[in-house]
Amino acid sequence: MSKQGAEVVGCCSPLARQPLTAEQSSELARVFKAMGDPVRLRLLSLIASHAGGEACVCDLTDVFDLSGPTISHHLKVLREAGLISGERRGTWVYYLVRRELLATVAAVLVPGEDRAPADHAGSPS
Amino acid sequence: MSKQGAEVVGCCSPLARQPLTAEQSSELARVFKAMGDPVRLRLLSLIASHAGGEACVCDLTDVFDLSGPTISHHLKVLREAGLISGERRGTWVYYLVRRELLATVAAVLVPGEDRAPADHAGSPS
DNA sequence: GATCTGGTTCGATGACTGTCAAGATAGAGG
DNA sequence: CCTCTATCTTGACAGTCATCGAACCAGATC
Repeated sequence: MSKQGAEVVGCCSPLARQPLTAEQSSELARVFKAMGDPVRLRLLSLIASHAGGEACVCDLTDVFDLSGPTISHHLKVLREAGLISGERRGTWVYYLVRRELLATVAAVLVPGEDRAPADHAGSPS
Repeated sequence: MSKQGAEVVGCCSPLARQPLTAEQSSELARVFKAMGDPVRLRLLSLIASHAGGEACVCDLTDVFDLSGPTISHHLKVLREAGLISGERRGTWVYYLVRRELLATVAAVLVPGEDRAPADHAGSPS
């Protein structure tokens, strides 16, 4: 409940502005790969849209036709990508979505104006 | 040079608003999975940031330490995800980024208020 | 401590994916 | 038609991934 994989927040400017370096694309790809699975994407949306902005694993497991270990595995992937963070409270473990990473990723996709805390470390070539 | 896989444009509301259905997450995951590879992400950024908004394969191949077939494969994946579209002009094939899909995807990630240039097809579902 | 319940880790397995070499296809120019 | 260049397709192989059952850990409650 501690490992925070990629730290991509504020990593790069929008795709259309300038090409990504090999390193930037590797970091970003890790995040996209984590989101590149239907189950994980749905988990993400379930957590994000859950009351209070957080959900316990027990809320998530029932939604799918998958075993507990599998759900746990997907949550771990999301966690290591930095997309969610988990916290144990008593018997249950609660997960919440790390919004700032989503915002950063979104800012990379579109020629962001407002929202983007995008690029320091902008390598002005 | 015609297959346009996913048509996700205007498919769903932001993650934090309401959970994705199984079908929505499958469609979206296809797009994210396509972006979940460093090479493809870099290809995407190279095309997007190239002069004129398009790039021919010959411009892309030299950047990587990969064989032609491999680049071609990655371009196909991006194409089938709907992220790029290609057009043959004489001897060369030019690719360009389908911006509206990027905008849609970005709109799913953040609680779109101001942002959303996700023009037509607003799916108020 | 014993036990129950909620979650995670481990190990195995079948499916998918990135990569390349070799062959095929499409225009251009002889 | 033949050849040359740019690109794509095919087939094969190694590595990665999603999934499960079994075993394990953490609190709570007896």
